[in-house]
Amino acid sequence: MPRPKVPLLSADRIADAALELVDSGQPFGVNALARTLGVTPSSLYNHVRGRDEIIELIRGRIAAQYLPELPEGAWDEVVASTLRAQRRMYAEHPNAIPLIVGKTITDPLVIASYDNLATGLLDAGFPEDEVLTVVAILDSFALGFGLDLASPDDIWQPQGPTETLGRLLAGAERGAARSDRAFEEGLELLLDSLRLRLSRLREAD
Amino acid sequence: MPRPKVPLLSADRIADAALELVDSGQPFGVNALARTLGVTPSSLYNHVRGRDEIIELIRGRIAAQYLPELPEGAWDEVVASTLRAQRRMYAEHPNAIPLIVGKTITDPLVIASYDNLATGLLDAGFPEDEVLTVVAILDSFALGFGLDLASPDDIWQPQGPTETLGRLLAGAERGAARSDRAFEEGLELLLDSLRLRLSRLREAD
DNA sequence: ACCTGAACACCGTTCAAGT
DNA sequence: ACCTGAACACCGTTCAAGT
Repeated sequence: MPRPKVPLLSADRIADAALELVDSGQPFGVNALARTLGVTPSSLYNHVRGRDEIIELIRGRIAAQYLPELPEGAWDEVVASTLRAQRRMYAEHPNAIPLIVGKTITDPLVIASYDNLATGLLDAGFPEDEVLTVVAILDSFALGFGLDLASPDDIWQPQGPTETLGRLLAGAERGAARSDRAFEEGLELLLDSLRLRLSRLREAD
Repeated sequence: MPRPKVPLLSADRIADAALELVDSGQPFGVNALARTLGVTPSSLYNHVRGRDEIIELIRGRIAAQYLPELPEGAWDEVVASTLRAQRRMYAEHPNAIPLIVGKTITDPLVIASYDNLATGLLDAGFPEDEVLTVVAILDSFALGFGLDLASPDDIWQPQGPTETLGRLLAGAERGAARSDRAFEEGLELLLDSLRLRLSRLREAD
């Protein structure tokens, strides 16, 4: 079946199938993706430059779903909303995280989200040379919790006796519940300290 | 050359070569590792269960180097020392991060480090059901910054105009310097807010 | 016990050939 | 323009064969 009259594939169709494959929990790969599309692996290269571009398509697909409009209002609400949106995104597509992590972000929607965050912090009074640092901190935080979600249920698995860890692990919440609580608490901590930082900056004026 | 009198390999030798391969920046793999050891891939399976076990060996190798003794003293110093050690670890072996991330931790030294952290927080007065959450937050934070280091120099690469981000990126520090500053500032923020949390807990008594 | 070599079922990517 | 099929250089893992 060479060259059908109506194309079997498109970047869009590839993106959809890729995200579906990732979410299904099966290992992601070009060949596996072609299989689910009922197509030869080489066919994909008519629409997409390769593996990395498919992954960037996945990032865009997810972003379109969770960062459709930019939060506005008080700076701390912008921070909280943005991080919660990212968090929800990761929570519902945990298997995408190991793929997109550590790759340069070019997707316009994702860029716009960070841009909005940076603008909010700048307007709030954080100095010009500090805003990017704070954004990086927030990003690391969200990423870390994303990975926390993508990790196996038992992040720590002591083989021998421990002083404290083993006992706490035994009584601890598992998986998503623990991770959610940690996230909300961590977010509170971060916001508290950013507010503190800001009030000190204002005193210094 | 089947079955030499003195073994060519050992778990130790494999771990050394694996870390060296990872640090060299070349893609890590069982076959590539065997090549640098001058040995057939299948030989490795006499000493090691497979790829995952080799990766856990790498984690142990790094940990032995950076977490040899456990920090003691005031809880906030324990937190700071532990996170800085982790940070140094990631900074000098950034290529190991994508490998070890998201895999269950069993290495005794690494477990001991988290155990020490948990004990410190508990002794400081954090309630039993909150300690693990705080540890998870700290872990996410360190991991996020580790990934920040392993990421390409330009995490964000806007393709179009932006309100704030593009301008800040143009004037920003690059790579390790930016990441270091963000880490130290983030650590300060975290410690500030943990101290705040603790003082509120004490008031409530 | 510890190595090799052949084999297997996978990867991601390129490219000539077909319509 | 858009698909196939063959080909290439890789993966990680198993296993019989050798000493």
